[in-house]
Amino acid sequence: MTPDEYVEAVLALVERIPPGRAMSYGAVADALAERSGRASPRLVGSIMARHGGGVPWHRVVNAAGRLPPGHERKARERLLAEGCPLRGDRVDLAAASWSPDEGM
DNA sequence: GGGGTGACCCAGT
DNA sequence: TACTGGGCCACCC
Repeated sequence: MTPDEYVEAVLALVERIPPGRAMSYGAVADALAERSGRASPRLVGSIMARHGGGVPWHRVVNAAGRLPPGHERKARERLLAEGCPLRGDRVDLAAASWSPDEGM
């Protein structure tokens, strides 16, 4: 799997995240690890930072439920509009957590 | 090729 | 709850 394909896989998975749900970078990396073989939360983070435009990036947060730096306000509004469980300025991953298996 | 950096994660304090 | 240290891997200078 080439880095380019890995990027595509990450974006494709993020697109699959249903409204009102969310995934952590680590969860995305872990889910893709089975297909790509290599996975690092930091890779997913950098990929989202560079190629995140065009996908619901606000549904991807870090393990603590923190929103992406510089877009916290925007992400919170969008998540709120989708009915995603929020706890203050953080996503309640306990309730919003989603895995690819659920969506198929 | 070497070194620093980052939309991260986990465990310990 | 917040901060620190170690590990991680691709990207940029």
